[in-house]
Amino acid sequence: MKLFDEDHFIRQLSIDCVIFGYQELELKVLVPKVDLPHPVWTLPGGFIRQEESIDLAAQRILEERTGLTDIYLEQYRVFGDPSRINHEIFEGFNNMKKEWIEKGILDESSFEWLSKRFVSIGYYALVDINKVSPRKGMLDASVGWYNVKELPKMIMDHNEMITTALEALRQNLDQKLIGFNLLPETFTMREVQELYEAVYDKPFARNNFQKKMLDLNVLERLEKKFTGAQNKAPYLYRFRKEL
Amino acid sequence: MKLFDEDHFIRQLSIDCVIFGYQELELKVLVPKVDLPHPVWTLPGGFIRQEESIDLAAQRILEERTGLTDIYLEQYRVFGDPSRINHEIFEGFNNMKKEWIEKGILDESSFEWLSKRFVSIGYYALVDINKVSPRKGMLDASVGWYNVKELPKMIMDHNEMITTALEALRQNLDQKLIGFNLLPETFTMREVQELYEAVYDKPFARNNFQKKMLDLNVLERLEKKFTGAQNKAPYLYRFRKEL
DNA sequence: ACAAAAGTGTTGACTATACACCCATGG
DNA sequence: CCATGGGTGTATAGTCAACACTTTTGT
Repeated sequence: MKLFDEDHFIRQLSIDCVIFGYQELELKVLVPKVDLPHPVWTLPGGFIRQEESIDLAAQRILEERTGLTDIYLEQYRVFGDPSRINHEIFEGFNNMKKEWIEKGILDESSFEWLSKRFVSIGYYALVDINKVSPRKGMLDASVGWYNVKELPKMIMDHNEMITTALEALRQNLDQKLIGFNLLPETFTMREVQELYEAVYDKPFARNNFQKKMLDLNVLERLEKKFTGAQNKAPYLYRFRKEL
Repeated sequence: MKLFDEDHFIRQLSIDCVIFGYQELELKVLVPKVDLPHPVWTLPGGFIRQEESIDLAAQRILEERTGLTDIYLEQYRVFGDPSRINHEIFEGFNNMKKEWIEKGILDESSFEWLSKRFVSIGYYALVDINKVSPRKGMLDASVGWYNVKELPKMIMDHNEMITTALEALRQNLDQKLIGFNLLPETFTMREVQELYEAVYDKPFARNNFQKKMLDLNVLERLEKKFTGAQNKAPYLYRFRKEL
């Protein structure tokens, strides 16, 4: 089974996705683990088909790992240091080579393909963890969600890639919110605020936050949401369709 | 003479530089022209050596075309549509093939190399035109500075690449000014303002502009500049070394 | 009546922008 | 002393964060 070859993919160019998830007030990142057999953590990544746009390639990679389609992705930076050859991984590959080839996961030429120096285009997405069914990539032993503040030591520059992605995410989050599929169809103002607090890792003043969000003119106020709690019922909102 | 091969360069990945120049109150872009033999206009571009970082590759390409070193460059976006195969250019190449091979400018394998679909990393720089001695690339018939508002129709998506670069340049120009080598060692406030007006293509209020610039705390006021004009002599400024 | 949390209002600091004024320079 | 352009000051509107207050809900 010939997995990678330049008839179908672009050589030495990869896409790595920082998939941010939001659940239980925490901002998390989807991180697969590969056993070589010692564990190494990487970003979900992939290659670009010859006839495929880089944006669609990123979409495809995201779908392969999350099952989600039509997710808003943003290209945020290219990482192109010549030291981006994964010695650590590749030495591990050699350990696993026999097993993987026997299992038909990889072939000889794939090893050659993977041994090169790679330029990687960084993309990030923000998803609602509850809607995701994480799937392992070919080589992955497992996939997990990690709090962005408690990440494992990852291969190469992948930790830096996440840091940079988070900085990019924080810029103009207001404009991106609508595109991201991370809030339910309807939601309360508090839920939006908690999301912001997870992303920026700092508290916001409740009243000022409300004013700011409403001034953006993208929210539509619906009926109240009665939870049974002994307090004033919050309004539900949704993003306005027409604009 | 084998110019491109994957032992030395990464295949299907290129860098294109939008070199903004500033002269006589106008924002201009350095645009080479290739004769195929009919004229086509492109961005100055090049490829990435196997052992070279993408940032250094961009620096090298910039130096090849301008003779300038140590110029601040910024990676602003990757262009990766699969339609980025330059049919127009490549058909032209076929016209010129015989001549170029005879002249030793290109060889057979270079044509094959150039015929692929390319993903291109966009960089931009801002330079002082007076310090630049534009140089032609191998294939170029000439190189010229074009007012950013009066650009020729360029190949592929190169016009869009310039538009996007200009948008990126306009974001936080304040922070970038120091890095850009486009102002002389010392300059007047008016000169800075004229530069801003060229970049943003709109006028700024003189007094408010001065206040804003001084509040940035990056300028050092020097002696006055006596021009012989019958008006108050403006102060000279320079960027503060220590910070 | 009360606690909890939602919604609204008010203030003061800061920023941006428009307008006004004064100053230096050389003819 | 005057035209020209440079430097500075002030008033006003708009923005943003902190504080205070009122309202709704179910027990």
